[in-house]
Amino acid sequence: MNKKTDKASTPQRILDSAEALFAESGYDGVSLRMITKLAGVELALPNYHFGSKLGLFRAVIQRRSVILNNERMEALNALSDRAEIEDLIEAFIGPFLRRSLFGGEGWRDYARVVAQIANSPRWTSEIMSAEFDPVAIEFIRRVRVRFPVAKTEDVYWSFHFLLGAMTMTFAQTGRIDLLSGDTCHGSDLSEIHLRMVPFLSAGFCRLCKGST
Amino acid sequence: MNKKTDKASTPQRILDSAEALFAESGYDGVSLRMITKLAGVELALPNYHFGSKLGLFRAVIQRRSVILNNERMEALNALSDRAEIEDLIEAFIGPFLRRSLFGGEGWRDYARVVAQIANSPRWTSEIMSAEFDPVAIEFIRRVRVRFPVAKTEDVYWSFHFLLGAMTMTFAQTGRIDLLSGDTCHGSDLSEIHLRMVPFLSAGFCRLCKGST
DNA sequence: GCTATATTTGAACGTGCGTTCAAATATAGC
DNA sequence: GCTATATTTGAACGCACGTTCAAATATAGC
Repeated sequence: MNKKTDKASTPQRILDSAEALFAESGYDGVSLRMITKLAGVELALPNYHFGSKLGLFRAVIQRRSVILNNERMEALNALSDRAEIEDLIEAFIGPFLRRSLFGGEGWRDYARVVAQIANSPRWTSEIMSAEFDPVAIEFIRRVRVRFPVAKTEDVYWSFHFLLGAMTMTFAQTGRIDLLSGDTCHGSDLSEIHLRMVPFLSAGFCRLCKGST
Repeated sequence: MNKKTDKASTPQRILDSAEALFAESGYDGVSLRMITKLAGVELALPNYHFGSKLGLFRAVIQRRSVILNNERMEALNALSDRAEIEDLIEAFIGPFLRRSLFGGEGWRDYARVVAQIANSPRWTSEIMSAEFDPVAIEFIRRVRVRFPVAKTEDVYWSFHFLLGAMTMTFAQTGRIDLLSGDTCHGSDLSEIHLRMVPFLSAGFCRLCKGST
């Protein structure tokens, strides 16, 4: 479809540039002029392909949320009902972890956009819940299979803590690098994986094992 | 100092309005015209009192970070060196928890601003590290007293997970209310306190107790 | 190769942005 | 009560914003 020398179609180039800029400065911190200049396309094209700036923002989110949700669902479905909490958490955060740390700049920027909208009341229902709640509900259902006596609220709150820890970590803000004087590195996959799954698993166990 | 019928001085009113609007839409999503209209003051006054829009933003953060840091430091200093991890976590998150959920709209809005800047690479070093790292370092020091054999990286990463869970939770985005179908409530202090301290404590224990 | 559709171009629209400034007014020290 | 300083006013600056549109160009179906 593309001309032979083009690396990507116009909509793709716009999405890539928008993603990179939204990751750095958020929805309102980026203009269509910045995006089109970075993408090397005319100013009017985002509105032609995505309807509006908001439509472009939504398209940036959805492009990868579809991939992410599929991978998470597959990973959850691959587990038996007897799966340990470590496996469930791994199935939920693993795909995002690997993508955001190994999937190139696009996925890293995507994780930064997700972290920003996940922490803003403005985008919570409109984007976060709409895009990510179905898989979250399935994850929670599986946790309740693993911990049948857990109180409903304990499971939801555990998931919420997981969500906060995960989104901030994958956003790679540089905070831990600064705070630790470069002892820890927010871009090191094994550093994170080795610690996030045990940390969160322990939290789920403490809260959901049934000690009222 | 104020005229008798005035509820607050001009700088205070500007800070309050800015805080409320920044909480909803972030730094770039708010204009000085919106802020001054809400505050009922002239457009030029934020620049007179705070130098620039960025200066106002910084002032919004610092006004309450000073209070927060003092309360956290006092709570940490009130603990003996034998304090359990639950006590250390309580000392760190307790002041913010009570303020953001019981301190009125101002503190709730402040928690939302903090969540947004804590999850954006743009503000990490400039604001987050500058404002909050000193107390974080003291907290981490105390955790290492409690877990002398813990690896340095494990303590930093545990703190990072705590940070992500805490900032998102206190921001009260409404996500958990939506996801749980109003079973859980992001504005319920006891709901949160009862669960966040045990969840995070279990994570710290698992990671920092020394099982290499 | 012609035609119908899809895409790109380049310019313009009205609006709102952060900041600045001189003039007007209020406040505090003596 | 006068004077020096602090604060407020109201208007303007140049610039960038998201969106729109008719014209130009490229693409695909037959």
